[in-house]
Amino acid sequence: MAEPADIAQVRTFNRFYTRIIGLLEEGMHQTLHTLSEARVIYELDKAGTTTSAMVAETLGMDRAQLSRLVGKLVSQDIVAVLPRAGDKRSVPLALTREGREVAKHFNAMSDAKAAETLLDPLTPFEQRDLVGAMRRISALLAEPEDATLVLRQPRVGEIGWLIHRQAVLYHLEQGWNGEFETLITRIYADFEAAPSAPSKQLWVAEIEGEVAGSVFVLPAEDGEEGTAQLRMLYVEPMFRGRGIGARLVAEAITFAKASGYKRIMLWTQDCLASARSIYQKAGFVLAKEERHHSFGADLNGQYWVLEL
Amino acid sequence: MAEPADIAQVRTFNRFYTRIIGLLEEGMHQTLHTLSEARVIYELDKAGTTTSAMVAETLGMDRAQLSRLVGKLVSQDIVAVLPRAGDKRSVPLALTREGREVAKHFNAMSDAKAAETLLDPLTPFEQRDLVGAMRRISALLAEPEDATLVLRQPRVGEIGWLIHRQAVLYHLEQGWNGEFETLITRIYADFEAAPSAPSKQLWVAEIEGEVAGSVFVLPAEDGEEGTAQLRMLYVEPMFRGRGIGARLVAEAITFAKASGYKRIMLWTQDCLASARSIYQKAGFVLAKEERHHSFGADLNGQYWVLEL
DNA sequence: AGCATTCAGTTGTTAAAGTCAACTATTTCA
DNA sequence: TGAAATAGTTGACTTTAACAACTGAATGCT
Repeated sequence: MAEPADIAQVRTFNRFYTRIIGLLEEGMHQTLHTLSEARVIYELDKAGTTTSAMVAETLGMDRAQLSRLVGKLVSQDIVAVLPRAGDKRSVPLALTREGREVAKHFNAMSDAKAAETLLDPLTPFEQRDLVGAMRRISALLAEPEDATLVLRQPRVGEIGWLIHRQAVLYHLEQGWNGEFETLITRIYADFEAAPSAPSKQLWVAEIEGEVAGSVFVLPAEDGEEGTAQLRMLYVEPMFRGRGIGARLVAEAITFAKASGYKRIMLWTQDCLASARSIYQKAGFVLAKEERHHSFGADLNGQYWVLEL
Repeated sequence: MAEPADIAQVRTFNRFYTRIIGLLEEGMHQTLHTLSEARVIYELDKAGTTTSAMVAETLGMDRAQLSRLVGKLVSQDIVAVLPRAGDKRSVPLALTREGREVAKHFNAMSDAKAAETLLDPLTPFEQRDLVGAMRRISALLAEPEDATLVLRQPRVGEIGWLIHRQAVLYHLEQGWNGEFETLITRIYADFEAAPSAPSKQLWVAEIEGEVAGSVFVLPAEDGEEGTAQLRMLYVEPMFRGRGIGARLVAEAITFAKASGYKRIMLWTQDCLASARSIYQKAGFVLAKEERHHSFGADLNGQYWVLEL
């Protein structure tokens, strides 16, 4: 079981946020509809056409209660019962034109309430923080859905973010100490300082607005002319198993080829198994191994090379 | 009003978390008490002795309803009505011994439920992420309470975190571009690389487990012998106005003196008004000003010095 | 093909929670 | 000192929640 301190923090947050949600809901009492009605209307508006069972599922509502509620909304001409199609047990539901008007009104009210209660009192920096934290919680707790992956240039703040994430991750997963963070801080600083020719490039993999991974390519420090080095391949644990690492490596290889490099090399540790398998699949060949003691651990450093 | 995209994200999160809370509450149906009863019992357990009004306030509950609920709990010998003291309108409430047993039982159940539903499915790294995000949301939205400030050495990951935070903050507040992040990445890398004598030190200010600010001292790059440089003074916007900056600077000055430095200097930009006032109050004197174009902005760089 | 099982939805019943207004006893504050 | 605010109670009523029982349709299994 998880750490007691973490559990306590989670429960404190749950109580806190229960209250926040309660406060937001208080603002909706001026309307003609009840809260559950509003929720159902919102769901129908979002889904277009659904069934009662679907709404009950997503809202965590009792089917019996929902049945009566829908009946009420139908009698108010807000929800229309469509002719049964396909599975004749279920009844497709949709909003009427009037229902869509009501939904629009609700949304406007909810937006205003959420904005004035939660966002407006904060500075833009804090707003960004808040939204970021919410997105993170959703990403951690929700079922992963296949969202689109984008590879792009880093935005302001993301170098620091990558240093932070990797330092913490390898600290927890591999037990590496602050030396590792010191090293990668220097590596990123050197990347930024490197001249723009011969070519270098850093990619950030983004999923749903979150940084999902990263890698960069630059001329190898002490290699022969025409050797590129792949460095700092990183995939967020949350987003692993979706081929992000492979995508990043493929993009880097393509770039290295297009930039006229003759080969591409990289340094890694053999304890990083998933990274190694990505390199192998991309065609890299193990060139050299070297034991060393770094980051507070005994490691087996590996040099991999791919002739382009 | 806030950004529509942010509002949408906040509302999505609210719906999502409403569902999460609902799921957690479902687990409590096996007990003899209802959910509201459990909540009231929890509050009384936490507070020791309170009044009905306080509980109603923190739980966002109707006073009428609470009155009846308390009556029920009293008749079940779970809550005791203490003799009125002081303000005779209000009635002090407390749990009986039996009530405390019930509370203990509830807490154990809630802990287990929260752990298995939210934390246990995650890796330790993700758990840390989740708890961090929750703490952040609470800190942003809750009323700031005076929590204790701790100055300590940085932990693994915090160098990257500081780079990230400052890069984003000054990007949003001052419009500085990626050049700034590049610069401070190097500055932190250089701090780590600097030899341990003459003395250097980095402090992180921590409030409630959150990084609230930071600063470091190291030998001045190009100064005369005996000159220390104060760098990267930073206070989280969320925690501003609590004297954290002054505490950090004071600590740094004390350290510089104790380490035998003769003077301490720093470089800053005049657009950073709150930092400047901290330096002035600490006794720093403006030594030189210099216009320059950096980070995509026209700046007025200032050198401040304090003779120790 | 036949039969048990599962699923979507409805209806009935009962308990709990939420809303509102009116009322008493104190306390506060101008 | 007197009006206004506060803490708590009580009554009346609505809405939500939780279960069980039931119908009709689809699914699975042998």
